[in-house]
Amino acid sequence: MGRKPCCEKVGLKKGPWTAEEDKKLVTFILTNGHCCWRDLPKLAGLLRCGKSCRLRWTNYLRPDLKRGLLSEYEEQMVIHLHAQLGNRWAKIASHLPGRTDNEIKNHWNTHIKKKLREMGIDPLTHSPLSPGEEQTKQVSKAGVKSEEVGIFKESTITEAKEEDSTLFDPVETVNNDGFCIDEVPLIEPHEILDLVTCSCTNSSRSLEDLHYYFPADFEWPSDSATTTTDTESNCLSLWGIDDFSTWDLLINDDDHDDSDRKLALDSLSSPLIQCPKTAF
DNA sequence: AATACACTCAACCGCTCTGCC
DNA sequence: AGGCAGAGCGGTTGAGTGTAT
Repeated sequence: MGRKPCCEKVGLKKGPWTAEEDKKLVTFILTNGHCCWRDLPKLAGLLRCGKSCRLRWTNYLRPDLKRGLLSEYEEQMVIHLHAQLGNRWAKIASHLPGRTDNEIKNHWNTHIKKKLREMGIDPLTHSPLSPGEEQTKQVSKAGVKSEEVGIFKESTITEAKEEDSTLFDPVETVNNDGFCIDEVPLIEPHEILDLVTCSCTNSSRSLEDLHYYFPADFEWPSDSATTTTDTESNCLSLWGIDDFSTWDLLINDDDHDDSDRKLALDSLSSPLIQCPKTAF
């Protein structure tokens, strides 16, 4: 007989999502949450299976997702965590706020794997490639050294640990530098922001609902350097994504010093999202 | 400019896990 | 304990895009 399909597939749409479908899904989830993925498509008026909706939401539409390539630091984290956890992408993703398992898996397969091989490291075992394999490896055009891609030399190939508390904590590590971009919700695209803004202005939304959109441990910045307050519209503005990309570069680039960082801080301007202050 | 090839990543498939009855 | 349903996960695919010839 075989397994019963996860949903009735007849008449269901497959393939790339349209903007209209995205809007329907986001609107529905922001309004109702996602109690049951199986029933969601019908309720939201989508001709998709629940699984497809869940994937689209978690991998692309979730407001707390980061965009763009993984930073050098995030790449280091992935390599380190992969050495400990193996291909447990969801586990690895849980250590990188705003990144999805799918995104990390793709990045691993398309970038990191290649990079490691070019450095003579077996991406599967994280140990040096055997002499035979070494001969076939390509020399990196960029002349990348293992130190430069952040290989954790102390890493050993161990069985996946059950307790994540033993793993190296990304947030704690970054906090040593006094700044962590992972704490900041970067929300994109603007269509989603509009919907969030609409939801915020809807009087039926509660503070508890708003917490849904941001990491549980996210703390709203309080000083004027991290937020701007628009008294006219009574809105709280957060930094834009470009501001943080700039910061990320400055922090990871030895060519920049503290004065450059201060300059960048002073130039922060573009608001990423705006929510009514009264909502908080 | 046209074509072939390489690369990326969103999305799908099928399996496993988890919780409920 | 066993069966079932729903959710989650990891492997894989293929369309779209970029680059080389």
